[in-house]
Amino acid sequence: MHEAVWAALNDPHRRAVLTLLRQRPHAVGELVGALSLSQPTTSKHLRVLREAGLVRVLPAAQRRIYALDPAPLAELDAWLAPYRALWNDRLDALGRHLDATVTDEQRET
Amino acid sequence: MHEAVWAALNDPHRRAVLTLLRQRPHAVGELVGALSLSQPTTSKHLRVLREAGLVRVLPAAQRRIYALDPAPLAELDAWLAPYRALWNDRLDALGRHLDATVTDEQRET
DNA sequence: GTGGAGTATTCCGATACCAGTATATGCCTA
DNA sequence: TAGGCATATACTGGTATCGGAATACTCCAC
Repeated sequence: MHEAVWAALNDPHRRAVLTLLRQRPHAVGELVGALSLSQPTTSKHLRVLREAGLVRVLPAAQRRIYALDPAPLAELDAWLAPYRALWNDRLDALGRHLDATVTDEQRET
Repeated sequence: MHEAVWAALNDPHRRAVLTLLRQRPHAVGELVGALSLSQPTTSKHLRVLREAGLVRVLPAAQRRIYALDPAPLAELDAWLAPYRALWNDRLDALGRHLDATVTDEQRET
């Protein structure tokens, strides 16, 4: 997973763009309105997302339609994989604790 | 998921710390060696991780043992959830395409 | 080819971040 | 309680990032 992906995800406006693009592709103008940022600032965020591979652009006349590319997010998912066991273990332990507690309470009745 | 988590994860040294702590808790001195950073710089990274809730510290005499707290990573996993369907869909589509291709090729033989 | 719509790039200023050096704090041992 | 070990904080310099304003680029429609 490349550094640019982490950096791109480290901004709330850019994450908001990803959320919007999850529904459907958007033209830049639509994103400008949704983010309440200036058009140049929005364009710059889109550039960061593009260079991280998180979005793809489809030119349509003078408009540019941005669409989500989830591939880097799949890499993020892979990065997360080794940690997943940790909170699963913790939940398992909680589960066993609760089971034991219930058993104890049942024994008490 | 809080902003501090994204910011904390946006640094390679801090992610390296998480990787190390995945195996077992480490004292600060051990991390200094592993990261080849100065001790104060390492401490500062640990502060960022601590304030993001990604690590917990257990004082042991004059040493401080840092341990991973995976809870924020579970939140990251949850953040990722709505996107997971997207690359699954794409893989499904690829799968169907391959199936269809194989079927076609088999028809041709 | 001129005009305008839509988007990207450039140029600032303010702030945040990362690394190091120097220094402070806390805790054990003798 | 004096000394030393382990860690944290303060301060500083260099660089990156974010935002807006101004400007450049590109592509239709007329």
